[in-house]
Amino acid sequence: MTVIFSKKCEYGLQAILFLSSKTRGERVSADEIASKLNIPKEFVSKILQSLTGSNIAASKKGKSGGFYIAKDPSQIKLLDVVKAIDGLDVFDNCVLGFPHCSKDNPCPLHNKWGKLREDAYNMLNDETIDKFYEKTVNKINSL
Amino acid sequence: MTVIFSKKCEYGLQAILFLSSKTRGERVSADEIASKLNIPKEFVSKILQSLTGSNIAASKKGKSGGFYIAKDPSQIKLLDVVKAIDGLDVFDNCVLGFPHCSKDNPCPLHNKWGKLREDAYNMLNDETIDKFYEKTVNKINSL
DNA sequence: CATAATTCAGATATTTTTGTCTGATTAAAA
DNA sequence: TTTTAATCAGACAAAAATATCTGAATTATG
Repeated sequence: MTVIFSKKCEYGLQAILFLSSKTRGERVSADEIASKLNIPKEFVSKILQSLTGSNIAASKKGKSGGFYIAKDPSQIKLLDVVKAIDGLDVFDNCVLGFPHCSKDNPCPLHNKWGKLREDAYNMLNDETIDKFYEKTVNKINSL
Repeated sequence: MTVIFSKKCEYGLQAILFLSSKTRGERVSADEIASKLNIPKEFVSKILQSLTGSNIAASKKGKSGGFYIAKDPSQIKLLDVVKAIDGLDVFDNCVLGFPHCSKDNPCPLHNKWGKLREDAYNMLNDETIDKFYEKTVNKINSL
């Protein structure tokens, strides 16, 4: 099986998009997030905890506490979330797993793959989560 | 960590490219492949064994046996190797891990990602391993 | 024919990723 | 002030991916 993002990252992106569909500052419990998205509660809770460290999510403890988006959705790029969870290794490491793959010592796929990878990077870097508001609401409602 | 291909697939692609740089039918032992590519011998051996089932690699037992390419390199697509090892899930599954993601019930990234994914698929589907002969030889020599 | 070098099958081991549990702390609300 | 509902920290568990081992079967070559 091959994968673009780890489960952690998939869940993190799902959760952040979900939170961004709420009104600013509204606290959502890990319980609600987990049951709406159908993902393990403790797991998504851990992920969001870690995202508070990157100033993407924020949280409030105690009764009627929960998670929320740390800043305006227009300030959060998809890439920020990916970077915080999975890091940028996919965009740096050789697609064939060769060590020291670089422009000067390229693997056979270096150039062809480089172009595709760059497109993916640019997309994640250009898109902020506010751009997905409507699509997110639609998707969440369909779950 | 995120990844495009599994280690298995990376090693499989490396090994197949390596074999394709040899003269047709030349048998190469798992030992040589492993030491040239710096990857675990038993592991690459297993992978190549599995690729004999897909008619991509072939093998000969016994002294001066080894592995070789099962057919002309111009007949082997990169995608064949990926398909045989990792399957095509990356190209089918939702990038955000949402279930039932489809044109009719798309996830927020469905369209943007779909385009990139399609490009990657087409590249792997268009490129046959003979096209990489020279680059492969260069890379192997640099290891 | 004996030996050496190989693939091959299947079991086992290790590491990483994914997921769960427990109890402590916090804070709103009854 | 007590209860209730939440995050949080850290340990633990399970599953998947990666890697290794052992011995059997095969086959070229001395």
